[in-house]
Amino acid sequence: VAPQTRARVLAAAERLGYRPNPVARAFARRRTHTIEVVVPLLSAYVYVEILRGIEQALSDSNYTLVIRTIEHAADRARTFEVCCDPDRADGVLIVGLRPPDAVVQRLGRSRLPVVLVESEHPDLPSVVLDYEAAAAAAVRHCVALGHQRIGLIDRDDDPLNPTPDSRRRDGYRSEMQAAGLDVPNGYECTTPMTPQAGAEAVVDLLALSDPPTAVIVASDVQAIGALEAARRRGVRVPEDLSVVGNHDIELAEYLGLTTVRAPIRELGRRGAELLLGALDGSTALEPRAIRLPMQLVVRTTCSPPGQPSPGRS
Amino acid sequence: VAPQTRARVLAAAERLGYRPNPVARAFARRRTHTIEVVVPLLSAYVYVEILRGIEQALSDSNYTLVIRTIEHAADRARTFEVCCDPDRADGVLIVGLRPPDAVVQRLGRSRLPVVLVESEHPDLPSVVLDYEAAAAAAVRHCVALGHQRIGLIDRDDDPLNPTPDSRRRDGYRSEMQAAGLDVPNGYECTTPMTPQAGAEAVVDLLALSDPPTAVIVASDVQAIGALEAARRRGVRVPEDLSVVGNHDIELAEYLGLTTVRAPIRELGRRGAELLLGALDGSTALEPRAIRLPMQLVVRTTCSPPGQPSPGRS
DNA sequence: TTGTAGGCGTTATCAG
DNA sequence: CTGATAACGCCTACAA
Repeated sequence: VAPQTRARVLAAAERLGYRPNPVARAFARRRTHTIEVVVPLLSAYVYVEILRGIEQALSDSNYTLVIRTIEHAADRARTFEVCCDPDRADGVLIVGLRPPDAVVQRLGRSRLPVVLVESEHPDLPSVVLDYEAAAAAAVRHCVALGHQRIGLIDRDDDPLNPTPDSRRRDGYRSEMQAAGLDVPNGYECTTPMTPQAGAEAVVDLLALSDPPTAVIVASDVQAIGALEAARRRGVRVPEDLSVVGNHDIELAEYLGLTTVRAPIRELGRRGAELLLGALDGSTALEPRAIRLPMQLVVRTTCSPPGQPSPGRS
Repeated sequence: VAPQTRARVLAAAERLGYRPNPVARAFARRRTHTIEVVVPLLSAYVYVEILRGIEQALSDSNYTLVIRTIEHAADRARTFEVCCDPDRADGVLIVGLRPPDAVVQRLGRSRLPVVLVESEHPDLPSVVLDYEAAAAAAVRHCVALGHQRIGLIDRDDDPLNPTPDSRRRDGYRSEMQAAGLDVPNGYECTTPMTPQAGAEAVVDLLALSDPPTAVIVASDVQAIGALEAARRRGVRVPEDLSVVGNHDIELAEYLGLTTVRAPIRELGRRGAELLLGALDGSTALEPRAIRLPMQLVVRTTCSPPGQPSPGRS
């Protein structure tokens, strides 16, 4: 086209306020320029951060984000049906949820690109955190400080995700074993991801006849509750009890919580990048899990054990 | 249609796995069954909760949620252009952002229904929190306890939202005046919405020659920092300093923070309901602000002032 | 009640 | 390289 004509047309379009109809466009091209994200309820810090990572990766890509949250287990089937429709989206990101096998099969047939984030399936590509390594690193840190009695406050399995998640416990156990340490009865427990639950759990642990001197906690949220509960009972942290959290939420730095940092936003970003790569054809999706490493952040809630408590007046 | 035939067809459709193409459908009907939500970055607790409210209201409505976040001020114009395209969405929810006038005008012409949530514009319907009343209620509470020197830690204006938001300060000032109380120099300050900033602000307030005995804080997040900073400096809460937060986040209950509860999720829900009403034609949108009331939640961070500190060894 | 012929706005294809 | 034309899949309206 002659550049002059081109300019004239563009100017006219601008003047008349012409805007191509995105729906008609999607219809004709058979591409919606849309990515569907399925996520368990938006309330949890982790999922919000993952979304933010996804959003970042997509921000200069012209893809539109459709969000579907699964609040109740009953929504699961219907939501997956809807969002994994290749007519609807160009790609799908499934966050923190393991899609039913039926969906996975249909997905495979339709060649709709899918990436799992913070969940796994043998036939699908995924990006996950290495909770096993994280728990192991936390144990290792305590062991290095000289602890021998180390407890674990794990999180309950996610009711929305039927896959039992024992990675943290596996890491804890194998590292304990590697250090030649015992895991007495009652040293492992699981609670919901709330400060209250963390508080109760630590109280239970401290009530054991031979209580732990250090405790690995599955989340900072639970750990914060544990910290507060210990303080209320006159158990000093870290002198009497060392605590290691997980995630490194904003408050963790503020409270001086030693924790294992989870690159959560990165998780979302990597998932989205994988999907984008598949969409522009630059990289093929492979059905395997990418495990992002976590890193111990040493602050002030851990110290060597066994300094006899000086007693309180 | 004969019910028998109907059943046969439905069965056949089911068997063949027929699924109407949603894009073609939207194209033909000229309705996308989509609601666009524009929101400042997803990181803030408030916006996430609002989204959750929106999601709840929409959950049994068959509308699909498209989310656009505005991370940088530069995205503003472009994002508003895109999402306020009547071909793209059936309705728009604008959260925490005041749309530029040009957009408002185009919106009016296109008759695309829009509701503002947690922001206002004279020509658009909106749902907002009554921060003015909240600040007033907080002051009233402190006054009732006998405080005379009451400070305000406000939040900085949102850089993404050019409209200066002085509602809290207005409520504070008018209530102070109504109680016949002075607002000395330095009693009002604004900080970012982080615990660190809240901590610094309270330190500044306490360093005044005639420091306040009570402080109204614009958010629980800031208040938590203030609490911690006070404690670190040996200022007891509530004996030496009363603190009132705002929002009532989860942690607030846990920490015993007296605060003014903001029905944030309700905010999103109401906004979405308004929009849904307009979409199904049951209620017309009126360009006025609905102010949701906030409620004082009395816990343990406020007490009468002036009990002389017993001194510390 | 059933069948059929446009039309929606864009893109892609294929002659000219 | 330009310009006309047939899809795209569904919906509505009208005719049989």
